[in-house]
Amino acid sequence: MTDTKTRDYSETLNLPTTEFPMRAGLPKKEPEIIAQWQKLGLYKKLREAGQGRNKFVLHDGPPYANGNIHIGHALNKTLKDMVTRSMQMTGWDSNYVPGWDCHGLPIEWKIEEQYRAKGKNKDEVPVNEFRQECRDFANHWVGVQKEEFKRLGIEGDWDNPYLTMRFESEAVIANELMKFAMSGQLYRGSKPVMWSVVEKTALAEAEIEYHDYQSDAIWVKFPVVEAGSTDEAAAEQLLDASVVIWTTTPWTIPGNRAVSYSSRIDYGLYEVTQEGLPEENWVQKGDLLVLADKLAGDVFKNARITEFKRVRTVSADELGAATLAHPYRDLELGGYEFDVPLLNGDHVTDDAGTGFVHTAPSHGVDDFEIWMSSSRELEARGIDSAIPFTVADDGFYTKDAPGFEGHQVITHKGEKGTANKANIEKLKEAGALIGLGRIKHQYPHSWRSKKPIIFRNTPQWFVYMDRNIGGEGDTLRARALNAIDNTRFAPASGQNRLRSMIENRPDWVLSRQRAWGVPITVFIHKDTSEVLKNETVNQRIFDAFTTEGADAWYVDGAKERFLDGQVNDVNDWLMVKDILDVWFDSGSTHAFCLEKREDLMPNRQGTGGKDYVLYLEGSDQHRGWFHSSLLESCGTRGHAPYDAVLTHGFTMAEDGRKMSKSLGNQVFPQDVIKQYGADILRLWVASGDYSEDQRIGPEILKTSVDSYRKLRNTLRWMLGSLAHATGEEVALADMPELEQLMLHRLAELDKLVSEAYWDFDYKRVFHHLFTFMTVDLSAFYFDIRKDALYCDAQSSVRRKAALYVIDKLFNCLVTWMAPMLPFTMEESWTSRFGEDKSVHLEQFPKVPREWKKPELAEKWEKIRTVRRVITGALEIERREKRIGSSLEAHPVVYVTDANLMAALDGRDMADIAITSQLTLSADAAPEGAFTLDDTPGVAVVPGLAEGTKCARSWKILPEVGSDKDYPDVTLRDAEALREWDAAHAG
RNA sequence: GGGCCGGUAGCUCAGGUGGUUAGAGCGCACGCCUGAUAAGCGUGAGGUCGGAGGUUCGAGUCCUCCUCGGCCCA
Repeated sequence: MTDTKTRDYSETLNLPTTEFPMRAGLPKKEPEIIAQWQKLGLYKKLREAGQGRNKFVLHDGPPYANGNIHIGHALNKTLKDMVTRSMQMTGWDSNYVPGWDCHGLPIEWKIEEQYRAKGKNKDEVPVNEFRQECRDFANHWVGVQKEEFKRLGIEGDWDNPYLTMRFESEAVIANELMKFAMSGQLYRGSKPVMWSVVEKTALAEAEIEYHDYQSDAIWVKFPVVEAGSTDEAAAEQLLDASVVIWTTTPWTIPGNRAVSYSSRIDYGLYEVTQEGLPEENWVQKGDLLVLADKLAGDVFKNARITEFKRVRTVSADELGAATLAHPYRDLELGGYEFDVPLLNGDHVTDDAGTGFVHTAPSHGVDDFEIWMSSSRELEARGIDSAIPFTVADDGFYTKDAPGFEGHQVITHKGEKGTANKANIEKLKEAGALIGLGRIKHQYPHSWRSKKPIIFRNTPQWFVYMDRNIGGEGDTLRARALNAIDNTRFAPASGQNRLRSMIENRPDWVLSRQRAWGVPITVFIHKDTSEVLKNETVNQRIFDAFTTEGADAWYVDGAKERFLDGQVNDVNDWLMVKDILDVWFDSGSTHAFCLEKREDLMPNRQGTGGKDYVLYLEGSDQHRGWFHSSLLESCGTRGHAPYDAVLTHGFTMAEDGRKMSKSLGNQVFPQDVIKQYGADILRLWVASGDYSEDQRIGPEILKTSVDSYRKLRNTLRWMLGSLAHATGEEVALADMPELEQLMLHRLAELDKLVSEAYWDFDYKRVFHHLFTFMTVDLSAFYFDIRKDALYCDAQSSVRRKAALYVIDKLFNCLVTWMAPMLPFTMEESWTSRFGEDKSVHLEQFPKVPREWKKPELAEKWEKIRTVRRVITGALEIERREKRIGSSLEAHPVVYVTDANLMAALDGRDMADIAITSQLTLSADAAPEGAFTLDDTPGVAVVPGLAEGTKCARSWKILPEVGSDKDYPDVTLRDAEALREWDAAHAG
């Protein structure tokens, strides 16, 4: 110890040391961690660990197997992963089995597209060959998406996912359908459905998009042929008049069976008074028209009539009693001689048109409903309530539209056919047309072909919403509504949303006229249309599907195979060739996934058990999967398939608008992963409010990156410090208050974290933990304790206590954050405990009750208040260049608030303020002392620390130089060196 | 067009039952440190709480209307 000045003390310090890199390199590191998990057999180990626990089943809503994943998928799967990981870590057996939706139109469409490119015709390809191509296509994308999901760090049974197209699945789906058939809930009906002529299929509402479309608008006269008024003169007058309708679908005129009006609208009888109208004008002087008062002016203007008068009011009663003729009645086309009644309907408004709505029950939902609900009245009036089939599946008129054979509404290319034109001509010929125009409006289009659809009456398979299943009042609707009441919704508004949909929805249409799906495995009698109900047949179908898939339905001889010996004459029965709506497939996932896997099969809380089933999807699924699953399960099992429904919003671009290719504001998960890593994307998910729409973009991701860096560095420092930990226990009572305070904070966070995880409120977890790490740890606790950790002697209790606490902090924080940032937390964990360990096999730590010390926290809140005044005062000194490091200062702190002073009593305030020296005084502060407005009773007079700077701890103390062995350090450092030197002697 | 949800600092979020000068973290600016160093610490500037009315002694919080965005329908 002769030349102390040259000694490098840093080797005698316990500086942080760790292999855990400051820069994460996530894009490269994460795949290595995935490989590590693979090697460890993490999924299997998780299942073993979960044995015997209650099950928390997050049942995966299957994404559709076409195309790469987008940001919405990433959000969805990440949230699911946070759910399963956090539930597994809070004592549940949380097994995640991913699934895919494989059947359906979009895939079929892709294959057809490929056919068209090759000049191949789908109708010439054997159906099972076509189905195989669809199957291959779906398989390809399942593989692609699987890898993309795994790359996001989603933990689950990737080796055994469920697919709606697996043979076992197809068998169960058909079986579920047959349950509906057997219980009498399935019926064959006829309804106007949205029909795509291009794809020759009925479409569900979810398959419809609205786009601008130019339609032909026509104003048409329906002559009054019967007037039921009690006033004879008035009736006589009305018989000379016509009711005028307006429609944007002239092609539906042959299907017209009624005209609707509303009793809430005022109508008048109008007479054209204009002289000298050219002969070819469609309206002539003396014409009598019935119109809504509000719209009469517009109608005449359109008909180029400037002079007209309102003759009188026409009452709703008068309208209801009147009968009209079809405009084609006198054309002798054959088939238009029927009476056209006037029906009172709520769907009629006087916002546009004429106040009368042309009603073709085979071409519109409102039309259909008013027609059907009026059937009794129609009968009484001697009107046939049968609904005609006027348009065939190829868009051509049928014989039910006499005079229009050969005309097509929409061509197979999705363009307008000649139907409108033909009708307009016929209307002119009949003298019924009084106006013509074009209108651009939102019109339904097919989501695949983007071509306009039509409403068309077709035979379809339905499930009753309102027919009794068991006893009186036990309808599917009632069951579903009851099930909704017994389900937990987050956010709660989802409950109302789903309920109002169930309350209002019509019967469930199950049939699709397509090839790629599970067939409606039903036989109907060729004469009576009766549905065959035969358990043996059903079992044969189920068995065949289980081993061969649903293709078995399409093999030659299938009918005989299934019916043989079970019916008198096989030829009396027809095989239904429609397929099931894919919503029925995915609505059955609970049947072929949850109930068919022993490791999932839940004994649910909702049905008396202890397991819990959660469905988690985007809010659009209120009308999708939540909805179809509920109906399917209620129809076959009487209750919902889930205990809770959790929904997330949609992901918008940075400006809050929808992402779109044309705006160039799209964010792709693949890009984020490549540039920053999956944990950055997951941090974005964890920090935002997913219950509403979220935003993502370059600036927002930068925020995530910054947060990540801060978080990672804080963990890194802990790991570095813990390199010196020996695992020695320190009793709570032996710890300095500062350590006890940190444990108290952990106890507080423990409560918050477990509550927030149960609420699926990840942003609450993240923000609290992040703020804790930043404010309480990095800027406060760690900053203060660096001195003790680095410089104290090995034997120092203060140092040991700090290490003990950091160990607890590390364990808590890393496990708490593991569900959110699985890669980084795993990296931290294995960096400490070795690669044969995994944080994901841990449980959230049990935090001892004794750690909670609210009085202590209250006291330290005061201490920190005083500390803020001190740091504020030092900042002035720094600005004035009187000090640099706070260790150069010796503030005198005047505390006249006795309450505050009491809190400071016994604390080493120099340590806490990170100054070399500090003097506390209860005296009044001298003039000019530093104060903060919001902290009365505290004033600080800064000063310089007196003495010599310690060469080891850099503190400035008068005592430096007083140790004879180590004259250039403080006494504390001298002790530490003595210990160190002794330990390293020889 | 209808139903529902939402709009708090540049970004992400807090702000029970209405009550003093609206908070936090990040980012930004400036400074300090150089033994967490492409790190750490401190200080500071940023908000007419989407807009307009209304109820109230008092509204980010309640009511109405408008506007923008989203989901679902038509």
